Amino acid sequence: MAKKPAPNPLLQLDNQLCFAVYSAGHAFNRVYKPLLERLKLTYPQYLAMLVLWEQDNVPVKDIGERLFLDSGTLTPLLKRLEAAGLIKRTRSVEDERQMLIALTAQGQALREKAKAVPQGILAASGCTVGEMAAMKNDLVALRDRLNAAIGD
Amino acid sequence: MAKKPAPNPLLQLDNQLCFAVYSAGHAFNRVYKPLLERLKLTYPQYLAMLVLWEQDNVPVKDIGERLFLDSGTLTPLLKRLEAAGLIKRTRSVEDERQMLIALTAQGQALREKAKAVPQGILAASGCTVGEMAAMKNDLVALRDRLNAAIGD
DNA sequence: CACAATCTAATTGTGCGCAATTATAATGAG
DNA sequence: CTCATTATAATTGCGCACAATTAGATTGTG
Repeated sequence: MAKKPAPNPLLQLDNQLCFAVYSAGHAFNRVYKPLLERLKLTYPQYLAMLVLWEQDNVPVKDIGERLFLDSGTLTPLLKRLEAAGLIKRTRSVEDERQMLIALTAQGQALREKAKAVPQGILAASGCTVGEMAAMKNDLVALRDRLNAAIGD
Repeated sequence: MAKKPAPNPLLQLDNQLCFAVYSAGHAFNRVYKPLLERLKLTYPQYLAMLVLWEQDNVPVKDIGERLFLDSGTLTPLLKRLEAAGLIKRTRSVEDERQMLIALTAQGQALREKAKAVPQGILAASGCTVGEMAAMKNDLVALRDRLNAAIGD
């Protein structure tokens, strides 16, 4: 006869902020997928392109710091973007440890197509721009506190 | 001479709610990792255990509906939990298509150890319980709207 | 200069996460 | 009852995500 454990509110799935973040992330991904299919990009690839559209010709490290991803994730991802003809990877002349990532003409041109994406997301989210901004700010503050807590 | 593209606020990484969710999810994962190492669980495995601690002896489908994951993700994950001795997978007698997942004594016992986890997260988040609950509710509402938007 | 310490990517191995397919079981219409 | 339809998991293949390691370049110190 297994004793029913005392319910612990903190251990309940639906009380956990982290699961809300986790599952909302997956939901976003599923909404993005059909929109990004037209660009032939996955969501992490789209993020890398967003970084490059803001600043071109940057080392892998900078992209990683911006996206909170390491080279183990970025190296193969960027190789796929290169294979798709969207970027060019060249080793820096000043510091040969660095691999510089630059957009090709095709990569720059893709930005025009990408402009349609955020609208689609906004519509699916059912939020106003203000609500989205508020949630974003809360989440960024949370993320920064969590990242700060790691090196304890 | 590459023309500098007009900055498009909606395409900027730091304006995107989705990236905030994505990066906050990764930050949570990094905070969870050392806490879950003591339980020898990954975060998705921990989620599956949370479901089972709430309701034992359920089909894979139910776990999937609860976590928004499919059998392609859950089957190997559950096999690893079985190999670790935390659960038992048995085919249902009433409906042989279903695989029923039940906790072992060891799996039930792990719940005691897991009770320490949420406190660690709460501390790292730097939020009050009320702030966490508010964000959670906003995110769950967003997630549900996103999921509802998929079948359009 | 020599040489240790540091920095940057790449590589390797494990575990998700999901689309597409397959296999088997249950259900329903005629 | 028969056969198509539906339901449930498992399997396969691809792309992240990250820890740990490796390789090579750079920097700092004596």
